[in-house]
Amino acid sequence: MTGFQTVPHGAPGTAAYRSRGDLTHALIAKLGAASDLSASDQQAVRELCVDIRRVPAKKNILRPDERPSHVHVMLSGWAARYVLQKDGSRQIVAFLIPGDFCDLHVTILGRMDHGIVTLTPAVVGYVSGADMEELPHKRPNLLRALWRAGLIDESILRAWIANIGRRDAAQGMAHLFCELHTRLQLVGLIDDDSLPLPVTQEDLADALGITPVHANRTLHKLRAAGLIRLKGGILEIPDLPALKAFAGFTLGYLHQAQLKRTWDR
Amino acid sequence: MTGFQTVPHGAPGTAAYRSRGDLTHALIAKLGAASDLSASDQQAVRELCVDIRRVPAKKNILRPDERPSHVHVMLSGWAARYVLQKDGSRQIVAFLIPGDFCDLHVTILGRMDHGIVTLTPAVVGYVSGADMEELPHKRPNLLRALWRAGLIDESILRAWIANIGRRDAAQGMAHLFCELHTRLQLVGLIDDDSLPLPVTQEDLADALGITPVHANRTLHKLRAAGLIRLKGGILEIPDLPALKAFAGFTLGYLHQAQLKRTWDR
DNA sequence: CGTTCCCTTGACACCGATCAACTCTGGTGG
DNA sequence: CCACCAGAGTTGATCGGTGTCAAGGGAACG
Repeated sequence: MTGFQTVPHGAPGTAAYRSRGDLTHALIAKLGAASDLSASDQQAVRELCVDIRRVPAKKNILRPDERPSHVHVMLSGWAARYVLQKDGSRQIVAFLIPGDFCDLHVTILGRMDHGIVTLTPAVVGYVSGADMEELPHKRPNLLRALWRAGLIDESILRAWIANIGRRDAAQGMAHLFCELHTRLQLVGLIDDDSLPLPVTQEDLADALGITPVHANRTLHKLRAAGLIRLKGGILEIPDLPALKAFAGFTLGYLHQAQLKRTWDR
Repeated sequence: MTGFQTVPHGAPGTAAYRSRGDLTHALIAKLGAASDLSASDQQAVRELCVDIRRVPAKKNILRPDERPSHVHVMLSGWAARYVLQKDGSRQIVAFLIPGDFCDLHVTILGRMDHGIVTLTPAVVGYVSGADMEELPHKRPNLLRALWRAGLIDESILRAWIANIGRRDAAQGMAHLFCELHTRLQLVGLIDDDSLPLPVTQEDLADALGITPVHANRTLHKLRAAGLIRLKGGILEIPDLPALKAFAGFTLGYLHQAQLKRTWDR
């Protein structure tokens, strides 16, 4: 926690972090995906963060067993939720992208039973636990939206299990790419058939329950099959329907029947 | 749903189903595990079920894509939460035991993204969606307890992923047994180092992401190692600490720091 | 310009899948 | 009481996907 750089509220340097409103863009898009949020609800979301900090890549945002005093939300950058085994092996159980909460559960359970580590430089919002506790009473719409977001995360976990348990490495990797594509699209971070993939092959391996060596070979196999192109951290999907068919991907589990674009371009 | 036998409120035949109070025993033990429930809270839980039905073994309680009109809760028997792939393979993502909710999420998400099937004959409680919606407002204690139960289920999902992704079949199976032992103990269904295991080897295989043949061999391996004994659907654990050590099991993820026995014997 | 990640590639071993046959058990009906 | 049957468990032989170990290459960074 110490050493994280606090972001001045006004305006950091790069265009990507232009203003505080920009930073909550993904969060509002995600929460508003199911039901519309009133302007005042949206404003409440924007004012949620008592603090905003930059975190370098490969730093723990939350360690296993920690008892956080705040709720953390990803505002930019990627992170991974991981479980550490006693033998030192790591299993990534979720990728976190802007708009995702790190520890929505912690107001109830108190203690982290896993860790969260940044994969890229990130900007993290801090929400006070007290605000989080009372928000639902003041804004029932937001209670539903937050609950809904948590339940979709749970649904993603179930799909993740099926991914590891019942698909081979190539299908599993393809499925993961389809999921990331859909989620990034939902929060308005991409709008075509390519996506940023700022993770190492070791991260991919830990997410799929395979070894880094095999992740490399699987990646090559998908490339050779013409299902993906990957260079410079950008993943291109030449034929999205083909990739989805290969992976057995359906978006039912993401519960986006009512998906609509709450952002404008 | 049709064809399920409604249980008369008074008193079915067997000792196990003696009264309606008995049936909610596990549920109340589970919800009260973290924070005490007042007598009136407990009474509210008991009166939650508008209907109680018996379901034979191997019947779907909820099918994928279904839009249930009620919330379902296990009162006796075992069930499995499963994801079906397009190629027909099945991945079990959770075992449900008495006290577990089948579809707590459905008031928010509406549609099932997976199925639930009984593994044994079971008794299922039906809670009206409307009651479920308004319960939190009337009984904040119960809101917390229900939310907590859901979050622990989510935590179990993460451990399940690590189980499949980063443990070999024998360790994974051992870990599953440790989890089931702990959960059954929590709801007061066992009190020594043996537990009922009313599932087929195929069920075990689908839970661990392996084949039935390999599940069989893994079971034999654990038996040969002296870690378990299994006969007649009863699993005996001669040396629980040894099994936990072998599996790498810790109960942190079940969030039972405050575990206390709410039942009496 | 050297260090440090990260990616890549090869050879080989092993865990678990697949296919197939057989046994055991409990239930059903003659 | 016995014959039959279906579902579950058991076992062997063989195959393939992944893991493991090891070495080298390439790009970013101080």
